[in-house]
Amino acid sequence: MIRTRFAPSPTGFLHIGGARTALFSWAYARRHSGCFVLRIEDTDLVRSTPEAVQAILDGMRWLGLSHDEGPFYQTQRMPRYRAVIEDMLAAGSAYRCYMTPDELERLREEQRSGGLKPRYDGRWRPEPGKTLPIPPAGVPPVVRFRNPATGVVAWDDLVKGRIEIANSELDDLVIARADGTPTYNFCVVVDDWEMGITHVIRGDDHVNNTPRQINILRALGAQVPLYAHLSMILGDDGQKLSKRHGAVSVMQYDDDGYLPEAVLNYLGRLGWSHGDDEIFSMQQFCAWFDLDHITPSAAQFNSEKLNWLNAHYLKRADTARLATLVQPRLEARGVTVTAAPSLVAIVDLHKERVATLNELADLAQTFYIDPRPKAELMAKHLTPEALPLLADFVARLPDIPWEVAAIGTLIKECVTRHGLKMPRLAMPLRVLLTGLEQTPAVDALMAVFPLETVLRRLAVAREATLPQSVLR
RNA sequence: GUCCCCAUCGUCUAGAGGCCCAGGACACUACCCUUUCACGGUAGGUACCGGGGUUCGAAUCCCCGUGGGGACGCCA
Repeated sequence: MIRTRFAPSPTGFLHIGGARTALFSWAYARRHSGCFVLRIEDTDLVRSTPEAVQAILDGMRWLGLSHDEGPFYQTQRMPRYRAVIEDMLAAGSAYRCYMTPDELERLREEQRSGGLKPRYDGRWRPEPGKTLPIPPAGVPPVVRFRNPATGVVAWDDLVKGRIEIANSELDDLVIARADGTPTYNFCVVVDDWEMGITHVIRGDDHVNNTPRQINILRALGAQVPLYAHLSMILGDDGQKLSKRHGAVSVMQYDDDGYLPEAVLNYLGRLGWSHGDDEIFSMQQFCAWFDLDHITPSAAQFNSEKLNWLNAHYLKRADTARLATLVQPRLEARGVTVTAAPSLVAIVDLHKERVATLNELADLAQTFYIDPRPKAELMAKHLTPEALPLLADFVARLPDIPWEVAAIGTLIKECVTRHGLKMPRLAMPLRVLLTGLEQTPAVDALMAVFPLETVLRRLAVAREATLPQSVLR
């Protein structure tokens, strides 16, 4: 049985790169009817926060990436880690090191200035025939893993292919801090082992940890899982993603009006491909997803393509659902959504024209708050020629059935009677009703409003006669 | 500095020696549709980092260079 895991550290929100890692791990488990485990790596007591844990859980839920097991918290598994460390100490695969952080820093400084790779020099590492220093009083020791000194560690990365690292490149890493708490590389190993993880799908930045983890796994006599290292996601500008690049948090995309299915689809296609397929549901994604088609190179995030996908999903989304998503956005702006112009009808009229829910809210807003058309737009469209036509139209409005077809017919009749072209009437109507020059078809637009709202908004035209006459 | 990874249109990518003087998508341009603007439809331009090999034949394999990235923590 295939078992994958997503193991974020709760030091911040769920960012877009983490979300993709989670998506791939989740999909891989789904694809193979396996198990997807969520594990919170909170061993850094200083930087981990409950708020961050919540933020990650919220992000996962918004995306719909549900886990089958967990969430497990590493802080709750401390006794287990300590027991394994004791075993390793007893077995000789780990040892106590009394070097202080200051001493270490000095050593690293020397090495760096000498052009060497900074690393622990093994002064407390037991060797046959070697006399160890006397442990200094008052220095709490750390525990280090006794890494093999020779040979190479190699694994066939499921994304990058075979990777080999010489053990001589690896130093003896700390697995327990001076205060006794275990460190990341150690907890990961124990957890992946005991949780039976078969496929470790994670970010590129862990490639360098992998040989160390494999060595510990071997020292423990554990089965080594398969690894798949995903390349990083770069910002829109090709730079590494950071707070400066705007929407790095997944929830930011929610705030910005993106649908989770669009973000998921976008992320699924970023660094992975299934031929020329661009648009796919999560169901299809789970059926298709494999590790063979993951690109080993870094990918640049492209907001425009995300916008395109979001527009696509908006077009197809259920109108009632979109209305429930738009309503809180309007209320957050202080717009009272009333029954009269139906939000569902408004959304239905506009969902094919926007890229985000926020744009939809922008447009919907004008239906609840009377616009104040700009003077230049009034002057441009409420021409002396258009005004009598408009007046004629308005006068007849109360006499027709209030529906799209009837309104459309009336528009055509009036235009024809005055010997003018359609836009002569359509444009003034748009401007007066919404303050905008670009709107859906005016007949459909008008039908969404109650008649009295239409009459009220069109009445503004009378004021336009004043500046118009002044101009002449 | 040392080690590791990466390299096809502006961007995401297809491509696992001949199907490729390189295909799709976003973006861009033009045209069509049209009650404006979108949507939609049609058409178009733009790419195999450089140099050596291997081979009858290389975007695909190998080497070197160059450029990018990652790591070198008692962070994860």
